[in-house]
Amino acid sequence: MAEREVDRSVSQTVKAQLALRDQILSGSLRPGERISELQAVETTGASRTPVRMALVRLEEEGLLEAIPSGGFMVKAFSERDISDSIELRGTLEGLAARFAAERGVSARELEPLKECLAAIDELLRQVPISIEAFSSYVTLNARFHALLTELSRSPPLVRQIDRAAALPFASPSGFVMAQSALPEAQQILIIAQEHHRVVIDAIENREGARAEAVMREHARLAVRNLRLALRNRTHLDLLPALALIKTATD
Amino acid sequence: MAEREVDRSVSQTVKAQLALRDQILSGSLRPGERISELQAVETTGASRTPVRMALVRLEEEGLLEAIPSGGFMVKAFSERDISDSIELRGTLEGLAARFAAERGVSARELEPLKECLAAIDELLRQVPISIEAFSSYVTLNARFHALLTELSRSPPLVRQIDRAAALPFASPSGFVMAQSALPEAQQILIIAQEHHRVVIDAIENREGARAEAVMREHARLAVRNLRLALRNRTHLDLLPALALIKTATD
DNA sequence: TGAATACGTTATGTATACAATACCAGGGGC
DNA sequence: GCCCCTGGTATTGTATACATAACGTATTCA
Repeated sequence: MAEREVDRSVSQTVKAQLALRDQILSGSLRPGERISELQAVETTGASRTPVRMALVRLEEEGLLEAIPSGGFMVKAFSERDISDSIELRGTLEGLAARFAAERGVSARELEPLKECLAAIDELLRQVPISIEAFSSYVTLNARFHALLTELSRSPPLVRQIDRAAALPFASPSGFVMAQSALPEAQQILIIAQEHHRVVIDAIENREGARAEAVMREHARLAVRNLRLALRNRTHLDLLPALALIKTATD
Repeated sequence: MAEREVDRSVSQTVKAQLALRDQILSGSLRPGERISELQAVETTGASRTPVRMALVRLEEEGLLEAIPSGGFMVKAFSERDISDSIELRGTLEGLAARFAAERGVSARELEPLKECLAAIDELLRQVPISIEAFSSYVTLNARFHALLTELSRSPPLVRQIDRAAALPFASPSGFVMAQSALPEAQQILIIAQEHHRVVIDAIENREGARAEAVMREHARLAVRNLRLALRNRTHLDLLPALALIKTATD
């Protein structure tokens, strides 16, 4: 290789994976579209071997689909695929919460969760919420969910939850973003925050069933509001990932 | 390449993946052991590129772990990892059963399940059950679970369930195999069959909560008996996959 | 004698060449 | 006029060569 600039700080494989995922989620590559390796080589700057590794990883991640005759295409999701994935994640997070409650969590471990909770409370006190605060909310909410998941002390479960969140809109952040278009966004966030509060309380009091139930309800709230948000599609044009949802089916 | 024999009927990548998975599950490669690409090239007969693709896939599958400094090692599972994975699968199958019940399933779609059920009934009528019948049971049970999963009509959920079953002993077959060592094996299978019967009934009557509950109970039964089977470890020596469970921790 | 460094070996990460297959276009036959 | 067959092209699958980083070993110095 002569003139290709190589960034040696991260592996080419990782670089290609990030670049391709970005292209998919940003909508540069449309669902159903075949990904050409050669084209990916040009856009990512890596060579074919790392690109192929990245493609395999993205396929396992669920964003790509293998074409029987060879190669990969961008996977298309129905609205139901997305809502199922959210409910799926809620179910898994419910299990995580139950594990946490049943297995016991020390006050020290719960501390970061409570800090997160307090920080979100602080944000929600603003009426109406500012753009910056909303952006912070997205981060804090993702952090809360990640911490909660960790409390289960179950690596296989954590792994599965991460997987379930791979689909666009199925991650904590994606879900919040989707709802941002709704006029009732702030009320929704307040209800969600109440769920957060309840799950911590339940874990603290070792009420596994209650902890599980509230996380599932949390997901159902998300599903309901994603549906509403999708009806308001005009407000969502800022979210290119939306293009991933095929409009025809479902 | 001069003398390497190449089987062109399946892709080298798939061949390598199957061969490596087999080596891992059969215990040829021990947990924690580093997998050398060169060695894998020799044992699988594929060249480095497909071997690497297979390694990446197996890592995503959860059987391998990436070593930070490069390469892969066989993942080690604690007993709790396994039991968590079984419970995880039960939870997901519960969700699948609930989806099936809520979304409705035609009599025609339920037919294969009922046939499966009847076939298992037939097998269990033998006392004591023969080795051949037991082997048929393993197949039929796997089929039942696969069919049930499909009834959810939720591709993301099906995908996740498949993933959850990747760990040794976490698949329907693996679980049955593990229990085969227990003296109460036949009673356990009879109880499990009752669960199967109930879940079909619940789906037929569109009782989502009941369908879900029984699948979760089904998994809890599996967890309890896996624990028992692991106490009887001597009987299980015929199962090399057991070596994958690290004995020190947990 | 122990520790640290330098060197050699080995393995992985990356790039590219080669092979085979699938897709498309054009022409000929029915 | 339509379908099938054939040839070319493009793209993927596979193999291997090269570069680079990690690990082990031996030697030297304190």
